[in-house]
Amino acid sequence: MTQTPERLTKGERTRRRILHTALEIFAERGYAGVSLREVAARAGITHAGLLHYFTGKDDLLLTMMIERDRAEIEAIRGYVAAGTGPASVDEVIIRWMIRDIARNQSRPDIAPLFVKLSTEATESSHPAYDYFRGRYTRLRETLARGFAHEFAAADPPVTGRDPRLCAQQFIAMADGLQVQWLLDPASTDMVASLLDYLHVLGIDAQGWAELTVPEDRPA
Amino acid sequence: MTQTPERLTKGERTRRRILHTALEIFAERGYAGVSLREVAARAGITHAGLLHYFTGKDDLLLTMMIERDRAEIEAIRGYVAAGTGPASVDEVIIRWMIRDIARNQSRPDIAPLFVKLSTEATESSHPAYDYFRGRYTRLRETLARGFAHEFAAADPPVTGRDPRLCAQQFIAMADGLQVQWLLDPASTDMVASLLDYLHVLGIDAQGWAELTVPEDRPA
DNA sequence: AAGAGAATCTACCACTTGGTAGATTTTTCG
DNA sequence: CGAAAAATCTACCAAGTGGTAGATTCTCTT
Repeated sequence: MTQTPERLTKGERTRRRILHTALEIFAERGYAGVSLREVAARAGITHAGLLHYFTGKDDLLLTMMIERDRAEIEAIRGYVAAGTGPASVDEVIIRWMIRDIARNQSRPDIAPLFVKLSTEATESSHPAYDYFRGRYTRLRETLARGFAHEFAAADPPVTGRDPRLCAQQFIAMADGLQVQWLLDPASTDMVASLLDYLHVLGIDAQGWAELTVPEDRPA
Repeated sequence: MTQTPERLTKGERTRRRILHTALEIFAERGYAGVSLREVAARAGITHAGLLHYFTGKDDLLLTMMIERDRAEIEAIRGYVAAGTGPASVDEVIIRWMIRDIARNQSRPDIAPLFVKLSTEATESSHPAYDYFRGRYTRLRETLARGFAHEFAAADPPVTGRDPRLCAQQFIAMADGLQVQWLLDPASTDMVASLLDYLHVLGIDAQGWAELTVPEDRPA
């Protein structure tokens, strides 16, 4: 099933299973509302067993986030590489986010993860506080470059708009839509809303949500 | 200190103090991460004492939310009444939200309350799940009427935009900005972002964030 | 096959949680 | 004032929490 052959040590397999389970449960019910025993149980292990791999609950959360980041970056790189001709992450980042959200909307998997945790991590004592500050800063910067690119590439090129402001608004809208969608899926078409926003900005984003891209191999 | 004379029964005073404290703490750290003993302690009471007023933690949360809603509606009504000439809630709702966010940005009070709790309440087993579904539905409807009004009143009237879609986007953006702002206040000017969004839509919202309005009496 | 090391478990800890029972103090009001 | 009613407390409960110690079982490599 997995691409990695069975030649992983048992410990490593368990470790990954735990991380995957943690992702799932944290996405469902946040961090504070989840117990280690619960994660452990769903991973088919004892909570003491889990703590053999992670020094504590905080460690589990942070490791999971960082691992998840790594996978995300890898996926984007793959998406870039799969495109026609040379391109940079900045040039595809907006398309990629739209596509990602489209995918999550049809298969609500880890979609809620980031919204839920980032909101919770808003308190400076939260273990993921620093992580999320960094993540949002990076995301804003990347997306700002993405908007700068799209503005320049638009058919009538867009002038007079601040890419950084747009990046912030776009991220905010994506997060906020997620909440409304989770509460009441019928009320919200996240992709349509975001595409409409891009349209207002003067960016033609028709078809950006298409999922049929060669690199759609199992990962 | 309070406008209500001391002729409140002691119980009623305590009850209100508990609700106020709960608001504060839930805004700080969400629902799951807060214990009744903590709320009680900050309200200067025992947790058993608190449970004399509310049947349980859920009841405390819901009662608090509903009470808070009541106060909000009252405040908007006051804002409408303070305006020049007859007006409706629909006609001022967007101004009011901008103004409300501006106020919260300078005095971060209960600002995080709704974002934090609504995200948490996203799970259907959460006690406030139904409440938030209803709240967002109502908010979207009111705001959609607000946008319809603004579009018609704009100097070149705005055509071709769906007020409901804009309402959804606006709410989403407001929520999402809140998260970014809480994580890193320097990174985000919530009011500027929202005004910019309105500007893109063709609505001139200069000065909507002004706080100097006659009805700014203590409430 | 066997021994070393990794993986996992059982059993415990001290502490916190939401909630209850009932005694006791405080308010309220005739 | 004084008694009824309301408010509040102490003391408890069972269940759950994150985390630790140490025994035991399993895996892997030689």
